[in-house]
Amino acid sequence: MSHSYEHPRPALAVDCVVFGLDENGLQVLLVERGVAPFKGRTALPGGFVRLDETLEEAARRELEEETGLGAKVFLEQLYTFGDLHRDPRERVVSVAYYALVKLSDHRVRAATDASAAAWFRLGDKPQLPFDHEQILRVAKARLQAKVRYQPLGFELLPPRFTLAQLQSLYEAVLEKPVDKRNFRKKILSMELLEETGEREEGVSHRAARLYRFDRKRYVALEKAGVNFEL
Amino acid sequence: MSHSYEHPRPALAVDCVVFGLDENGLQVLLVERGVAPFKGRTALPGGFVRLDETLEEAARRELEEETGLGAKVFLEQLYTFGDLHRDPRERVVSVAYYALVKLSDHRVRAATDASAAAWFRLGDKPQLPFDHEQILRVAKARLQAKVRYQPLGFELLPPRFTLAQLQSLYEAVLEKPVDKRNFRKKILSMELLEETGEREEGVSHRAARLYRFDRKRYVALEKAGVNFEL
DNA sequence: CCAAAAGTGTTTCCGATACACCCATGA
DNA sequence: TCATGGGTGTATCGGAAACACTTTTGG
Repeated sequence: MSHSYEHPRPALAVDCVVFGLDENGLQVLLVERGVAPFKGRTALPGGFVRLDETLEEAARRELEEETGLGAKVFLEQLYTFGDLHRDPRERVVSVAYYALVKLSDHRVRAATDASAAAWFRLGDKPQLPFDHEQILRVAKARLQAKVRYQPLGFELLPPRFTLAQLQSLYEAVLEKPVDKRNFRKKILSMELLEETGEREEGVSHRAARLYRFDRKRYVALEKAGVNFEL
Repeated sequence: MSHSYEHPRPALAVDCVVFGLDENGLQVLLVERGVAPFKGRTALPGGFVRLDETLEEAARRELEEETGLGAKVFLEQLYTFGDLHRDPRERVVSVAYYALVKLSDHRVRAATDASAAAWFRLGDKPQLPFDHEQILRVAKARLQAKVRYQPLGFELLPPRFTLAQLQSLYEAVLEKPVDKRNFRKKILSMELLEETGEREEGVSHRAARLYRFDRKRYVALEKAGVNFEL
């Protein structure tokens, strides 16, 4: 079926930069393209926006289809890329989103071939087609800026985590070491963490306390205009 | 002439939020719509994106056409709005930009009827159609956030300005008073201002020194990663 | 000489940073 | 008992904020 319009219009797509974290640091989720152009190449997940869905819905749908990621991941609009020749087929404008997920929940590496999605370390990924390198750069910059004044970090960790895990998350994102005592002081003083009373298990040394992110309190503090600068 | 595509696609537009400043505080530039829908209503300037122009080019073209604003105003992408029914005609996705201009250079109020553009105080404007109220809210929030860590203020002032003018600009944007001595200390310590040696003229009291924004130095400092937090 | 705005320093306070040792646990 | 990471407090520094009077100029 064909659709016609009085004036020509660009195609509209969404692309997603999904960040995750594990022991090896910050990772990004990429998929193998199943269709031309760049068929077989590794790229950001994304696709065209349908008429009956908002931009964010389109981004979530593509994530679900291409990577199996659930509907409740943290997702935020990043920037809209509209250079004339960013897509070799025709004029395509892409609204980019970035997402943060707990990598432990989403071990898609060696995924079902249906999805063909895999995690890559930032320093260790293939060259990306289209303008996806640029999109990824912008996303990383945004993540680094944002983590300073919003406790996004919690989106990247499992529901219960140790302070050491949280600290290495910050170190991975900011790409620099952080003082342990100062970090703990600061993060605990925000009163966003709730002690679960539980301990880490299966380690051959003193077991760390497990914390949980207090989302209710976060929402309350945010409304009150509190600053979460690291 | 008609254009057809295999899949239906949303129309793609740009909208601009143009901020300006004068003695009465922060103002926004609005136009009277010449076409349906909402013909005759006051709204943000904007229009559809053509195939042979980037998003920013489209925004500048619309600004030029509807308000006569030159090509060199400060313009930055704000956010992309894609709710399903934001336009009553059909699905339209709009990439919003915001601009800062020296209002003194652009006295378009009581403009040529060709443009029908006028400045409005933020507290004193008609209700806007589409989702333009939302766009304006987002733009204001962005401006307030941005002015804290980027000396955007200079875009809003004439080429030579007094420190008092600059201070009232900050006060207008942040909507709160600022201490004169601390402000001067801070802003001068950034070394972004160059004294012109000239004085204000025609005032019936001590004449203030005129300063100029040192753009070269700004670019250099920005590259070096310097912080401009107010 | 009066009105109006320009211009100018110091003190206080708080949060950021730097820094090193003891503790608990399992192997 | 040793190896491993968990957990803790204090002193210093620097920037933010609070604060009021003198100077200049034109009317």
